[in-house]
Order: sequence, then C-alpha cells, then structure tokens
Amino acid sequence: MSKELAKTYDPAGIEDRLYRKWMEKGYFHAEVNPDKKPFTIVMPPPNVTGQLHMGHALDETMQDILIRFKRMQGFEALWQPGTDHAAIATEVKVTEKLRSEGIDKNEIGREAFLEHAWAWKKEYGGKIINQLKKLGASADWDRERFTMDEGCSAAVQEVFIRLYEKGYIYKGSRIINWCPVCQTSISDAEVEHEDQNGFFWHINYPIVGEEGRFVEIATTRPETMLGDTAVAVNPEDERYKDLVGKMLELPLTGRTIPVIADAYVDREFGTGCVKITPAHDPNDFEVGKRHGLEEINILNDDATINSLGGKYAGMDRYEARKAIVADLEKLGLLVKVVPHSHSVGTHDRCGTTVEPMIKPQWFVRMDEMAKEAIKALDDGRLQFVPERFDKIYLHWLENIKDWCISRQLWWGHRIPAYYCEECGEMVVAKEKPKMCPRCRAEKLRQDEDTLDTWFSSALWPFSTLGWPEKTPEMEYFYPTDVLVTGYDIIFFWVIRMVFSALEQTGEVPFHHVLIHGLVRDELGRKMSKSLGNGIDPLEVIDQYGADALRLTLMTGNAPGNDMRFSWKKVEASRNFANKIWNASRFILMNLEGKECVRPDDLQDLCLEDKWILSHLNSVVREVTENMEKYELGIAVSKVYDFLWDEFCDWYIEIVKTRLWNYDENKKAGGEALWTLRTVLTEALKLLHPFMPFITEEIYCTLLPEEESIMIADWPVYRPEYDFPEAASAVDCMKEVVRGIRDSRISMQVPQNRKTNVFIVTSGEKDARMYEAVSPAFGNLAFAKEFHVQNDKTGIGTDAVSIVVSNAVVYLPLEDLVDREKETERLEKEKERLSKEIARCEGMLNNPGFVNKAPEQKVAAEKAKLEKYKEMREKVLAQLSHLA
RNA sequence: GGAGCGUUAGCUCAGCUGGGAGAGCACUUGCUUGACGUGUAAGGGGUCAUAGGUUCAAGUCCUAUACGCUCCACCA
Repeated sequence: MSKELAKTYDPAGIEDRLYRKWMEKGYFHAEVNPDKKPFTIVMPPPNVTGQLHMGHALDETMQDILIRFKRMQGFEALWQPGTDHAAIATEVKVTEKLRSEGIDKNEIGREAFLEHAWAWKKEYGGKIINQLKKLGASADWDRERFTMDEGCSAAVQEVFIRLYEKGYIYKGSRIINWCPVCQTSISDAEVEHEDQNGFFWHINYPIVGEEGRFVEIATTRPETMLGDTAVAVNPEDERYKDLVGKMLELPLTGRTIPVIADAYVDREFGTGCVKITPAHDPNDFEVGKRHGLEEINILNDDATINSLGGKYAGMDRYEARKAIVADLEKLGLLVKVVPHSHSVGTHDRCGTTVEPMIKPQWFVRMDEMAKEAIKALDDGRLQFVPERFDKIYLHWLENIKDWCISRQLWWGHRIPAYYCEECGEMVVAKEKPKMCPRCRAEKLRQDEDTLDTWFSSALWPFSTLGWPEKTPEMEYFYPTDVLVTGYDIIFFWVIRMVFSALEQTGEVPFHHVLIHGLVRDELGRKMSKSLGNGIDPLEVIDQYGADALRLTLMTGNAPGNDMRFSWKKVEASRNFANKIWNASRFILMNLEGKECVRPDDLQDLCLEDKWILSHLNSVVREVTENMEKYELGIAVSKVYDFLWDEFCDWYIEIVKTRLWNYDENKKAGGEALWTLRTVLTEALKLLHPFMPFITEEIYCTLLPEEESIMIADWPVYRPEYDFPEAASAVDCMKEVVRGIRDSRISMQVPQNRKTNVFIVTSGEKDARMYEAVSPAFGNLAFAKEFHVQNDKTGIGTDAVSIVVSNAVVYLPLEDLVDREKETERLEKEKERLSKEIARCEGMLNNPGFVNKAPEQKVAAEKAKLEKYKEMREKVLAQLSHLA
C-alpha cells in the first residue's frame, strides 16, 4: 500500500508480488525440527497434465487454510505437494495428440510413446502447479513430488514385491471390466453404472431331442449367446425341474448346452431361465465355476466378435446384436421383445460401455487388509469429518472385492514381473533377473502391463516422505494429520491409502479425513466439460482476486455438503475485501504523522477501546475453536462479522472524534490509534488463512517493522484484554444509539439537526455508567450534549422517549415530534414487551421449568422478566404522558 | 434392493453439544458526514416439509410419511 491509496482494493497488482515474496523468503518450506511439533497435510496430487477446476480450488483452499493456521500456531507445518501421472487420463491425451499429428501409438511402439508422454509431462506438468500458486497455496514446493519419480517408483516396486511375497498380490484369469475403447482392464471403482433403456429379448432355445419344445430365456445382451455354455434354472423351481440335465440346442452356433440348476437364478425374474455366459458376465462366471462350465470368450479387445463367432465374426458387438436378433426372428426363435430399463456399466473416463471379460490380470487380495482398515476406523485412529462418511467407508470395505491392478497401458509403473521366454517361469523382482531361476535360460521379458494409477497414489502419504527409506521426514512428519478431499474420491483413494499405509507402515496415513462436497453451478448441476458449465477458478481470480474466490468457497458451507457457485457470492466476497481494505486505509491515513500510544496500564483505555478488545478476545477464542474442529465456514463468518459489524460499523465510528481531536488530546487519539491498529492486525491474523494476500498487504503496511503476517503468531486469548464492564457499557450505549436512530427516522428528523440527549436512569450505578460511556457516542447519537440524570428536569414537553434496558432516553425534538407517530411507536414497543413478558411468565409459571431447568436458566428468565416489566412500566408512563 | 443427504426469509445457504429464528444477495425507505455507494442507517419478509414421540423446553434428539438429490448393489 502506498501513501496514495486506491479507493478500491485491486488484487491484481498485489497477489503475484506477495506470492513471490513468500517463495523467496522460504516460508512454505518445512524442515524436520525437533523444537516444534509437526503438522502435516499431503496434497491430493492433481493430474500432472490437468487443469485447475473449482473442485481443486475448494480442496486446496481448505488445505491452505489449515496449514497456514497451524503454521501460525507454531507448528512445523508441512504441506506436501505433487502431481499424479494419472495413467489412463494422460495416456488418452497423449494418444490423441499423437493421432492429431498423424502418429499411431501402436506403430511407434512403447518406448517412443513413453518419450512423447514424458515430453508432454514436461511441457504441461507445471501448469497446474502454477495455477495452485495463483490461488495462494502455501505448499512446500521444494518437496514437490511426482508419482512416477524415482522415489515414488521405488516405493511402488517395494510394495508390489512385498505384497506379492506375502501372497496378497496374485496373477489370475478372472472376470474383469474391460474398456473396449481404452483397451484396458479397469477396476470396479472405475465403472459407473447408469440406467439405460434397452430391451429384453425373449429367445427360445430348442430342447435337444424334443421336437417343438423350447426353453425360453430372456436377455438384454443377445449377442453374448454366442458364448453361452449353459442355461440355468432355480433348483426349487417346479416348472423346470424336469429340464435339469437336458441338453439344449444353442441357436446360430450348432453347439448344444446343458440345463443346470443353480440357486443364483431368481424364479420371479424374467422367464426363470437364465442363459449362462461365463466369459462375459460376472455372475455367470461364478455359476460357471460352480458347475465347471466352459468359458468361451467371443469378443476381441475392441469388442468386435472374434473368430469363434462364426458368421458374426468381425462385427461390432451392437452390429452383431442386430444381426443375431434378425436371424433369430427368421428362425422363429424370437418370442418377443420387451422394453426394459437396466443398469449398464460404463467406463468413468470415456463413457464406453464396459464388457466383462476373462483376462489374465494382477489382483490385490483385499480381505485381510480391509479388516485392518475397518479396525482403524472402529478404534478411532482414523476419523472422518463429518462422521457420516464412516458408513460409506465401512460399507465399501465390508463388500470389497479383490482389486484389479494391472492395466494394459504404457504410461505408468510397469509391473515388476519377468517371464522366462523358454519355460515361462515368472519372477517378481526389482531388477530383471540375469537368468531364469528354473531353466537358467537368459532370455526374460518383463510383464507388459502397468499398474492402476491409484496403486501409486495409495502410497502417497509415505512415499513422498521417503519411504521405504527410514528418513528423518518419515520419522517426524508421519503419520500425517489430516487429509482433505471430496467424498467422490473416498473409494478410489482414501480407502486405498489407509490399507496400504497400515500394511506397509503399521500406522494410519492420517488421523482425520476432512471431506468436502462438490462445487456445483448456479443451477445446482455438476460442473462438467460436456455441459460446458464449468467456471474457471483462474477467471474468477483474474476478475476478483484469489482472496475473494477463497472466501466465496469457504462461506456458508458445512463440511461434506455440496455448494453452488455464483458470481453474486464472489461479489459479496470482493466487497468484504474492499471493506477491510478501506478500513485499513482509514487507519493508515490517521496514523500519518501521529503516534500510537499503548498506555502502561490498559485499564486507562477508554471504554470503547476496552469493549472492542474484549470483543476481539472472544472472537479469537471462538474462531480458534472452530478452526480446530474444522468448522472453517463458521470460523470465517465470525471474523467477517467482527470486522465489518463491530470493528468498522461501531468502533471506527465511535473513535472518529478522538482522531479528529488528536492535536488537542494526543493521549486519547493515540490510544485510539493503538487500539485500531492492534485490533485490526489481530483480526487480520485470524483472517489470514482465508484471505492470505490482502491480509499480508495490509499487515505489512500497518506494521512496517514486521516481515510477514504468515509467520506472525496466531492470536490467543489475553486476560488483559478482558473488560466485561466496559463491554457491557458499550453494549448498553449501542442500544441507546439504535433507539435514537430509529426514532429520528420515524420522526423524519433531518440529519444535520442535533439534539440534546437526556438519559434518565433510576440507579446511581447506571447513571455513572452512562456518564462514562455516552460522551464517545456524540456523533452516532446526533447529540449536542448528553444529560444523564434521574428525573425529567429540563427535557421539556415535546420529547421523543426511547425505553432501553436500564434507562429512558429523551430527545427533545419539540416541533418535530409527531404525537401520533410517537404513540404508535410506543404502542408497538409495549406490545413487544408484553409478548416477552408473557413468554417469561409462561416459563416461570411452569413448575416443570422451575424445578427441572438448570438454576442458571431460571435465574436468567427471572431477571429478564424483571427487566421487561420495568421497561413496560416506562413505556406505559410515556404513553399516558402523551395522551 | 440397500445406504446416506437434503427440505429454515423471494434466492443461495449457516445454525456446534436442545434454552428467546441468522447471514449474504434481492426488496423498501433515508443518507453528496473528510475509509469505503464494492458504502451507510432503518426496515419488511419464516406455523424451520408433514404427523407423531422424548423433554420443563425441539429447527436442533427419536419414529414414521411426502418430495428432491446422491452413492452403493450381479437382478439375467
């Protein structure tokens, strides 16, 4: 901030400069430091070639808030950043890019492709990191990691081999989800189920040797009949009991298949007869295993029918479907076609309908590790915020199936398994063995597959700290404290980190999981590329500043809940930034050539100073508590209210006269300045985690001797700032001022007309209090002079009266008093008080309340009743006076 | 088929462990006061989805119901 201050806050000119300063000073860097307690967050690594979206912005903002908070609290706060290689996502992008250049990935081969991929990573990898910096993320960039860097790759190998040796990783031919477009297997978590309107084709399978008798089956995927190896009925089903064991003619294939009995079949559903295709349906696969059925794979990897499909070979699956249905119809075997809505599995990356297929793949055995992960939650080592996500976590783990980790991709960690070209022996090892341990042949080739991208991110909390080496970082920063992520990623990542960490390190990877929701568009829709309704966080930053964006994302949102983004909200945030900017501008202007004075004894301060300090004190305490409990939205709104409503709208207004009169009374003016600066800087500290840039800019300008608010101490409750009497005096006076403002508006008193203000109290104590506190409110009360007294001398006849808790305030407005309006106003007040009295009496006349409620509550109600009764008496007196 | 979430002012949402309904935006009406009109002052607007229950006391706890949303699940 220069001497010539802009009237409005302009973030653009400030944010980059401050971020550079922080980087240069090394504030983001954390080191093993035995003198401090560690606090660690690992950043969910964004896709290396990704683009920052609102979801990231929310996620990173929350983490940045927590890490800045803890850093200020004196923790050695490490925010460990990095990026994810994002196997499929990146491979698809690189493949597309190559295709646009006329290059076919398969023609150039694995090595050349990987060169392109690394080049791509090099070119775009830094992009999202720079975008995070724009947000103000105070991550330790010196420690930036990448899931495919040397260390992370070593951790991946280590874990793979350990799990393999323990028997937790195995290779097997099992039914997996196959994406025909991406040409790779995918895990269950990557399959999205969506309901599609399709058909139920009812088909007759002729019974062998029984002319004219059929078994009617119903299917949603007729083309798979090419791979049928049985028809199943329920063993309890009387209708078909005689069929079991008979052979059926499988139309269009010339094969015959048996009728088997299996409890899996639901008698009520369809015809009660199910075609069994073990190679292309997970349930059928299980049935097939139970009955020793042949598994006939009828699909190529691109989901065309393979050579086993006879005349349909080479057709796409949907083409084949049409052709098969048509042929069945010609044969008179198509009974009927019924519209049917059913759930179809699609690949979450590309939307392609996945095909269940049997393929040799690598799996992680989940049962044992899942148990440990469940235990960690049960015994409290791991906690979700909010707690309701426990259930989602547990449900998934309790129903978990083995994890298919191999991918038919090139971009990723290659599986460390080697096969002997001679005898086929498999060796799992870090390095390619020189020779086959069985036949001593020297030709070995590595497994072609790579690992699921989540395999490496599952290790992220410890691989980034140097594991499997016993590094000082592991020792000091691990386990990490809190993981911040969206609920959509619990299955993919959180669970896998937990069981991996428990297995490899014996500890939970983090103690708390702070879950946030999705940022939706103004209409509540998910932001998505296809809808084109995404809002670019960088555009928001450009227009309104990172602080405004951050505040917007944190305001009015509870953990785990989705929120809607709207430009109106950003404007409100921007306005707040501008507000504190101007408050600071005001203070700076007043500081010019003047001195702040901190009295030796804070008891010497003016009442309003004591009031705002007390107020600050309680905000400090509450906000800190909220932060500790991850109630970030509540925390920031408290700071917001304090700064805007109490500090700006009341305190600054109250002390203005002291500032104008600085030359006459340097002590009062100087103390006001000291209080202004003290309260503002303390409040700025509370706000800093949320709005790092503007708070830094103001802080450093207000306190030129300070280097940065980032490294300032987090405010703590100070007993010496606690002035309960002063606080209540100012609160009383606020009530008086509000009453005066209200009356003046209803009497339409011109702004420039000042009046004497008579405060009539009934007790000596109140009188002294008002005598002490009122002078500071001259301007706010439009008062010529305050007269605190215990009777109505000197008030005159035509005065407006305002009844407050412990006094009656009179404004002798004479000619301006409209008796009718005044009566109306007082009547309204009387009514209000009567209602309150009725409420209090209702409670106090209730024996249940008096006997059972805590004493404190009862006493409080009694006091209220007394107060309201007194007030009503006064109102009634005024009314009778008017009449 | 399971599970979860939501239902509070015109709109978007807060409301922690039960003790007199809140914010922002929008709206109405004042304000060319020397920080800010991205401001300021005053104000209107809610039977906290419905029905029961627990309790002296329920937006808050419990049980149903309705509507909306989400996740999980192999119904061919």
